[in-house]
Order: sequence, then structure tokens, then C-alpha cells
Amino acid sequence: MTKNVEKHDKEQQKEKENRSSEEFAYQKLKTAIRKRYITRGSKLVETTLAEELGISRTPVRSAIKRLESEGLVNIFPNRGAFVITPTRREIEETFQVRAALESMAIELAIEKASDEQIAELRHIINREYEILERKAMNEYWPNNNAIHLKIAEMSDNRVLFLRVSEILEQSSLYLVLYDPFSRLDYCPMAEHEKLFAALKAKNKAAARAAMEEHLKSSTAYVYVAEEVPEDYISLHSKMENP
Amino acid sequence: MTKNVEKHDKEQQKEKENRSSEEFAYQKLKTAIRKRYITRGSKLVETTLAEELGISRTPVRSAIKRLESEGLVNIFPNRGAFVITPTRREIEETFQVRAALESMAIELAIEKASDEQIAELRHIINREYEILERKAMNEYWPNNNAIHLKIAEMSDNRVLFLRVSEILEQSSLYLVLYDPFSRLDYCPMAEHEKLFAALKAKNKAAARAAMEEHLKSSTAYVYVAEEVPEDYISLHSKMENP
DNA sequence: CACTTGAAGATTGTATACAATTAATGTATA
DNA sequence: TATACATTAATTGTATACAATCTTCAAGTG
Repeated sequence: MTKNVEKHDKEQQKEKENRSSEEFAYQKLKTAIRKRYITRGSKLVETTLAEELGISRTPVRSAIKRLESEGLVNIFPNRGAFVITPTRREIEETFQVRAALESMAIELAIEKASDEQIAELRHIINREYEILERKAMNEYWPNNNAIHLKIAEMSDNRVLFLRVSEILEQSSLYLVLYDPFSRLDYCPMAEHEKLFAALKAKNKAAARAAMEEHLKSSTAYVYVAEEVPEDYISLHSKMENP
Repeated sequence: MTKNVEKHDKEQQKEKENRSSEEFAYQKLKTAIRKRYITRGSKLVETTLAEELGISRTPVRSAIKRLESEGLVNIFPNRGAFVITPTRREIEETFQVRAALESMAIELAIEKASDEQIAELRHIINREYEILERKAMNEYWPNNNAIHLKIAEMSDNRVLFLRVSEILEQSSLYLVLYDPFSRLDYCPMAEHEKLFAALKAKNKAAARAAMEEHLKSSTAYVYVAEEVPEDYISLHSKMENP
């Protein structure tokens, strides 16, 4: 399950330079999960990963804990760490929380944003069209996230920005985990345009409504391959093991 | 600075039983920070703490990382971990985010709460009067937090509940860190009654307004002993060292 | 046959030793 | 005197060894 983590002794050494081993392990694991080299529910065995990455268990262990605190992994004491398997309910709940944060962000953005920031946002949204034209699907999600991050940044509330970053990372992983072919038959450009229009017009109510609508429809497109029983794994709670 | 962490060899061994060393260190450190045995801005030296707690550096290090992920500590790579010194701005931003989460929570609570849960909430609020009559100040904050947690629980959204728990813990620490005598000349009973009334009447708009008002006035009572320059320490950002 | 029981192996949790980095101190030099 | 540099001490980061715990699976028991 965890064999697909790349391993090229020399190159890895290079990548590792100027980074702590823990940071290195963290990045590798995170991208391995996001790119689904490690599938949902699979166990992260410390010794195996340490060997594959060419470092010791200590930084690997540390990296796994960090991934847990970010909600990408569940740790069961004395039993091991597993990539999350979110339930339908968890996904919906997460998007609901995300909506609360992001709709506040866009309201604040209307108050605080500078013209430069609005222009930058426009630019990122434009890039979305271009990416889809080129069918460069691997660039799609980063750019989509950049749109939401930009809005959070415009709120001029650092704490809010950090919280949005976290939950954005988590919720976009949900989409990835359950999308078997990175199909993306869901194109939110119209919704992004609505967001932008309301923001530019400084219409708070419309902006909030557009954000809530956008995130609600995002949730709907999560493809839950096999319905997971509701009590299967609960985020951050140490229950039974898969 | 970190000398006041208690150390009674035998008792500690007992407390430690049935818990991992890391959990033990985490709890000890957390309460030491909350009770201000370790003051804000002070450095957490791994070897010292390990000796004081009678365990090795490994679990101490791990516990510190956990505290960082919860926002009670800042870690500067290769330099050490420090108890947070939040700026006025950070505090206000945090309360603003908290308001977004909790006002959503109370709206959902109006939809979902059972009569039993409402009765339980009433009970916790009543206990507040009783605690203040007895002047049992050490019971005050836990009970106050219990009120907010109960409302979050009533939302029937586990993800939201966890996020509220986190930010509640963080923001109540802010109050503690800057309140030199645990004076508590601020009595939010009237505000809690407003929350309850709106909840019971199932009036969403009033409930949201009451929550926002309540948290806004809480912020105002944070006593920032010495104004910290705005760029002093930024939460979660690795900048210069105190 | 279902259900315990009990080693043996695998994996996590902790301690400790060593390496790398930073902070502190003292000395030389302009 | 102030500044730059070098040396030393202190602290963090990583590797490895050992201990505790869980999982597995086979043998025994009702």
C-alpha cells in the first residue's frame, strides 16, 4: 500500500538539503496522500516509511503527528496511523464549517480589500479558464485553492486566513480522496464569477450567499465511492481500527 | 522561568500510570501554562522539562509540538519553543473567528437541540450563579467554557464542535495570560441569559446577535498588560525570537 | 465447533547517544 | 570603545537501541 513513495537515493538527498528531515518527510507524505500514492484508510508504518525515505523513524513519526493535527491522518495509540476515510457526514459537516469561515472572510474582504488585491483575484480567476482550456488538470486544484486563499487574505485577518488555509486543505483532500479519476466534470467558473461580482460591487449579502451556495454545490460533487458506515471512523476520535 | 512545574516523584508516577508519557507531559505543560507557572514568552527547554517530569526528551518534544499545533506555543526551528505572547490584534482576530463559528453553532442548535440538551444547558448556566456566590473562581472558567461547548454540541455537527473546542481553549488562554490576578470583574451572566432566551425561543437572528455581542464584549475585557508591538510574534509564523 | 489461551512476531512508544546548529563568551583589532 | 572573529557551551535535531504493546495464529478446552 505504501510502496509507491518514490525513492531515488541521489535525487532525494538533493531535495533534502536545506530542509529538516521532518519537513522532508512531511512534504513527501502529504503529496503522497494528495496524489493518492497512499490510498485512504491505509496504514502508515513508521519503519517502512523511514527506510523508503532514507531517514530514521524519529522525523517520520513527527511528520505523521503533524499530519494528524492537520486532519489528514488518524492515529490510534499503540496501533498505528491511518490515512483518513472521511464519512459522507464528516465531509458535509466540514464544508458547512468552511462556509461559515469563508463567508465571513468574503464579507471582511469587501470592507478591507485594496484595488490591487481585487485585481490579483481577477487574475487568478482568469487563469482558471486558461487552465481548463489547456486541460492542465493537475494545475486546477492549486489554482482553485488560490482563489479561496486570496479572498481569505483580503479579509486582513491573519487568524482567519490560517484557519481557512487548514480547512481548505482538508476539504480539497476529501474531494481528491473520493474522486477516482480526477474527472472534474464540475466547473465552478460561474460560481467564482458570482463571488467576484458581489465582491467588486461590495454587496455583502450577495457575497455571503454566493459563497454558501458555492460550497454547498461543491459538497454535492463529492463522489463517495462506497458509502462508509456512519460510525466507521470519526475524525480525531480514537475509536476502533479499520 | 520553568522551575515551578511541580515534582513529587512518587505522586507523579501514580498520575502517569495508564497514560503515555507524552500525554502526561502534554497535560502537565498545558496546565502549567494555563495556571501561569510558565509565563508567556518563556522558553520551553526540552532537557530541563524532561528532568523535571522524570521522563526522556522524546515525549516532551512530542508534547511541545502538539501544543504548537493547538496554538499555545510557538516553535522556532533550531532555536526553541516559547509560550505564545499574543498581540492585541491576534486576540481580536481570534475572537472574531470564534464568533463566526459559535454564531453558526447556536443557529444550528436552534434547529437541532433536544429538550434534554436545553435543560442541561440551563443547568450549566445556573451553576454559574452558584459558583460566583461561593466565589469559587477556579471553577468559573471551566464552567463558562462548558456553556459554550454545550451549545456547540447541540449543533449536532462534530466537526464544528471540535473546531469550537480548539478555538475556545485558545481564546480562554488569551484571557488568562493577560489577567494578572484572575480578577473577573466582568460577569457575563446577563449575556448568557440572552443567549439562552434566544435559543429557547428559537429566534436565530437574536441568537446570532447575542453571540456576536457576547464575544465582542469578552474581547474588550482582555487586559493587555504591556502593549506588544504588532510584529512581535505572529501566531504560527517563524519569525525572530523574543 | 466456537471460544479461550498463550507464545512469537511485528509495530509503536521511550530512552539515550550522537550530530548539527545556535547562543554566549572572550579575544584581537581598528 | 566598539566591532569582528573565533572558540566554547548549550540546545535542538536525528539515529539507534531497547521496552511495552498489540496482532497473529496455532493449540488447547468446553
